[in-house]
Amino acid sequence: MPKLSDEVKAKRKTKILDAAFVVFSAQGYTSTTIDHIAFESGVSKGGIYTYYASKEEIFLEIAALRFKKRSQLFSVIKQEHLNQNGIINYTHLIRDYLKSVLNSLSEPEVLNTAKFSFEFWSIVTRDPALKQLANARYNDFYSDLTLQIEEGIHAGFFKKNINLEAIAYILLSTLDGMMHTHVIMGIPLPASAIDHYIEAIMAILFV
Amino acid sequence: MPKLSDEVKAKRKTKILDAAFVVFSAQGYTSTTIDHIAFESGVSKGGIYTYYASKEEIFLEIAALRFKKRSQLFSVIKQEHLNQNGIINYTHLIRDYLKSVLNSLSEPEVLNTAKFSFEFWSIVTRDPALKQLANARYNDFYSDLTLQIEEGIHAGFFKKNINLEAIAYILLSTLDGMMHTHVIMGIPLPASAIDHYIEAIMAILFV
Amino acid sequence: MPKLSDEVKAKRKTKILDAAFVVFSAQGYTSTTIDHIAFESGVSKGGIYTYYASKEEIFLEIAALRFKKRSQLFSVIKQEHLNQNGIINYTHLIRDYLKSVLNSLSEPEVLNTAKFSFEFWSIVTRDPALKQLANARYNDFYSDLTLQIEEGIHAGFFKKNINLEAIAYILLSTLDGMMHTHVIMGIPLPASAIDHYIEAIMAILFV
Amino acid sequence: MPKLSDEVKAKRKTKILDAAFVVFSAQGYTSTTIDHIAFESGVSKGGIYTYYASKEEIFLEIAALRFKKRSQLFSVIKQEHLNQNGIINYTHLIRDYLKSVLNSLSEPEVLNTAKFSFEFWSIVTRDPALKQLANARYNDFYSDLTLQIEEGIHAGFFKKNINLEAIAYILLSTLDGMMHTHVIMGIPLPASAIDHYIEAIMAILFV
DNA sequence: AATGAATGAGATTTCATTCAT
DNA sequence: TATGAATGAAATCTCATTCAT
Repeated sequence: MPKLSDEVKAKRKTKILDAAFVVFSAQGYTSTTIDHIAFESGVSKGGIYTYYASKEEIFLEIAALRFKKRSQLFSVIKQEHLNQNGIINYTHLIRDYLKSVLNSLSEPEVLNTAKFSFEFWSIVTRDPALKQLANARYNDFYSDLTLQIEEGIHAGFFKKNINLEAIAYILLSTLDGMMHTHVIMGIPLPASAIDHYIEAIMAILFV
Repeated sequence: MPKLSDEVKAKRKTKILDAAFVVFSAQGYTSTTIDHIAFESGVSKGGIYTYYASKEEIFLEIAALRFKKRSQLFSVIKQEHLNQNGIINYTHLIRDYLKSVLNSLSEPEVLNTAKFSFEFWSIVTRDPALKQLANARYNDFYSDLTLQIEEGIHAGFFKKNINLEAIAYILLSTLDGMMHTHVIMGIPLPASAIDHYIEAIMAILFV
Repeated sequence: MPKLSDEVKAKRKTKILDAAFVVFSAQGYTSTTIDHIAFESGVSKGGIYTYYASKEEIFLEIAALRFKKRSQLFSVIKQEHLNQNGIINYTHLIRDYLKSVLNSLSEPEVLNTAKFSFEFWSIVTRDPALKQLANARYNDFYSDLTLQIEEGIHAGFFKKNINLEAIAYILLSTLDGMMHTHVIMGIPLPASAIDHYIEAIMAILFV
Repeated sequence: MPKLSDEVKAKRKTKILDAAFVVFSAQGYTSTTIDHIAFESGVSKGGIYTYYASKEEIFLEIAALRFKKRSQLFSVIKQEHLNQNGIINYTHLIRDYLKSVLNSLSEPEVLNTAKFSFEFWSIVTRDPALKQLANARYNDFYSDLTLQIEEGIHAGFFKKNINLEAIAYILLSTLDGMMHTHVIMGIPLPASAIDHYIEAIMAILFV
């Protein structure tokens, strides 16, 4: 076959990635074989290797994509707020972000993402080189959030003497914990818990 | 050979389990081989199969033990409170429990336990039968906590119109999240985050 | 597309063959992939199969070419002798042939040829059909040499009661051995060894 | 099974090595699979890996063994000469060595050894690290031979002004060449060639 | 009961060859 | 014809489990 256009190539890579994401989420990294990915994607085993050098590379590429998506979610919500009324209500912004994440947990796509992410960190934790890379990316997200909270303080939404590092840590880690309990441990998240949780987080920002 | 006494048997099982816990925590379930466990425990490879039917069984038995330990931690702290002054201050109880868990995160034993637990849930999440079992055990812990909070309400420590299910869910899941971020993602937990976090949790119980 | 002229076709075949020779010599038959040949020749992978049916066929075609070249070397030297003085001094002829072969061993082209040839025989030795073919070709060279020696005897250069078969065998096989030790085993051929060797060979022809 | 004695282990290793030698000789290194070795040896695939870390290690171990055997052949013949009459006739010694090697070429064991050796060098020639190792071993043999010739000179058997390096090089390389032509190229070695060859070699030592 | 050697299913990856464009 | 993407057979090596001693 003649040389494929970059666009077509990108499409194939996406096809493989999507299929891999599905099986990784469903069965986990270790239990997933290249055959599974090949079958799910409809691409032959050898074809997989035309686009990716190894199973690990596929896994890492998916992780990179998910990172980006999660980072973008915040910006997306912020943009929506801006579009609606020109100025940003940071209280609403944080609230909406938390709500959005927690309410979407039953969507299959989000569920899979969460499963994938927790497994990603499990694996990454054993590999110092990977860990450094992953942490660097996470820190970008982390510091972006810190920045937003800082803006919220300046704009007069949150109390002044707040420990930025602490609040960012709490916000992200407890949010992850809610997801973990629901998605991985499989314990259904009560609707009331979402509300109480959000109020507790907001309390830290105000009181 | 003569039949081994139950005591000797139990000791051997413990020896195997302890060794397995160490290597599972350090390398993860998949990367751990029976040879590793055999080497670490000093028991021969064949000998391990005299006591456990499979690698999975060992993993599950460790998980069961860790469950029990975590459940007991709450009782232990409660007992200490009782011993000190005959009656229980539920506010202090919860506070101490959270503090105890979060402050001990740098201890190797706790760190290993956390690593192990998160991996346990990752694996369990793929296997419906296991998941049911694991959830049943978790629910014991969960409802025990609910019970304590209820007692706290009756004793007048917490506000009346509290949603027990929600608060228990939040308490355990966010605590897990703090552990996950620190232990698995490897992002150091700031001391100030511990304080803010505890206050936020307590706020839910009071306000 | 329009039919390619035979000339263009031949050029392409040569291009592929030259490239293949380079990579076969450098890395060996097994380690050489069609991709290597494609890259080195600048012809696409599919294009190679337009001209050759298989990797093996390429290898064999190169071998055939090298055979011819080696056979021709003798004729070439003989022709030079003829051109110089009309008649042939067979003593000088043999001597020059041996010298020429051994002295050229450090030239990259010769070195590569030698590497290629020894690998060729290694492979051929496992395949009876190929072996027969290869031997037939080798025998042509062999009997040509025998003929030259016979001519040398008739012309009065060598002793009469010589065993033609034996001397041809010795001459070619020991020459190969010298090449093998130098090129394949990588043990440098001392200049003095060349002289001693040639004298020893000539001694067989005279004494 | 309980721990095997070193003796039993050595036997198993030998069993595997012998089988591997047979298949390597018959089909060549590349075409030989671990399955072939497993089948030929009667040891399971996994069992092979209990004793050897890789296919390459097996190949190298065989090579080491063959090296040793070839080196010893010279000593063995020398010892026989000593045993027969107390002193050594170096002329006979060299002659017997050459005869012994060339006459044994039709024995299957020797034939296989030769096939194996030539392939060994083919492979080794691509790997600098291996090559260094192999050459070091070969040089031991080489310098041992040089020593013997030197002794022969001192004992008055060979001419004084001989170039030791040259003669050793010629002797070994041409001998290899005779083997190569017969064993690998498959051209039968005429009996008369053996005699002529030996005389030519001896001539270098005398004249 | 304990040992550790033996087994063999299964996983990743390579690459000669085919074939759609 | 030429291209290079796609295919899938095959090869090496791992390791949970079995079993002879």
